[in-house]
Formats: sequence, structure tokens, C-alpha cells
Amino acid sequence: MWHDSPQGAAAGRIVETEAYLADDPACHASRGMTPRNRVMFGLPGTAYVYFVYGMHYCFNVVTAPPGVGEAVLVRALEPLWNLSLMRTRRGAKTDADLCRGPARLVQALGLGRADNGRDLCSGPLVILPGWREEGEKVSVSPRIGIVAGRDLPLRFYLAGNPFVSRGPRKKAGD
DNA sequence: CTCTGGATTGAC
DNA sequence: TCAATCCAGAGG
Repeated sequence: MWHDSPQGAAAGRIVETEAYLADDPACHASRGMTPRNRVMFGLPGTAYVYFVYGMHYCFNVVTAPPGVGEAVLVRALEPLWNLSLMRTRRGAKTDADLCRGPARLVQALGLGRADNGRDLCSGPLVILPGWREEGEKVSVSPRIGIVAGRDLPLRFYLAGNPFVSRGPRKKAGD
């Protein structure tokens, strides 16, 4: 994913996501539309950005047709472009920590409240087709940091990738 | 209006 | 392991 801003552009490859389905108690939209989750019920391909814990933002992609509240949370990026800008924004000590976590990548890319509802198919914030390097595999696990629906296997990540956030980076047993 | 708890992070 | 920090959502 890529973000162009007045301070410059920055980009990274998505290496970890979580799905939030309409009938899933952990999904913000599972109990109907509210002022916060409004955009989740809109067009797929729009950004859903929300504020948590009094200090952090998380970035999601709306994925279902209008009227159905579902989204995918982007939890980690492998930083690829303009790491120096990311470093400035994050003040991170190591490059590995630049985008390793949902609120961290939001900070590294310079996203925020203003990006909620933005079209991701055109404009300064876009998601491009992804890829996998030779030998890389996608693993599945329960989602991180939630209570309701914690057993559902809806977290997807590149096994062993160092840019995957806190929580299991490897399949159990590896 | 009041109250509770959270899709996290960084310091200890 | 724990505090920071404030808002969304539910209930009165």
C-alpha cells in the first residue's frame, strides 16, 4: 500500500491482516450502523480508520457490498519506500519496528482521522496488487487483542516474516 | 449525562 | 506486565 502526502510518499507491502465479518461479535459493524462504523457499510475499497485506546488509529479496507458491514484490518507492512520519512514520523529505533503493528503503520504512512472514508482505488492512498517471494507461505491464526470471537482463525500473515506484528509469527510447531 | 472498556504501544 | 488517554456505545 502507498500513501502520498505533502511531506512525501511512503509505501510498504502488506504482510499481515485480519478479517472482521458482519456476523462476528468482534466486528465493529456487527451490531448495526453507528456514527463510527458508518463507512463500513459503504462501498468496498474505501478506507475505514478508527481511533482506539485514546491514542492510536487503525486502518481497514471495507470489503463487502454496500449495506454489509465487513472490513479487513491491515496489521503490518514490510516497509519498502521512503523509510527515512517513516523514521521521522515514528521516531523508531529500528526499521523493523517502523510498520510492525496496526497503529505503527498508520503512523509511519502519515494516516489519520481524515483518511476515514477515502477511496482506495484512486487518489493519494492506494492499495496495489501484492506478491509473494519464492518460498513464502501464508499462515492463519486467531486474531490479536480481541475478546469476542477470539477463536476464529481470521488472522493471515506471512510465516516467519520479521515485519509481522507481535503475536505468533510462526505456525505453532515450527 | 454517566460509565465502561477497547482490533495498541512503549516503557519498566 | 502495566499505564497512558479519550471516545464510542449502552443505559438511565
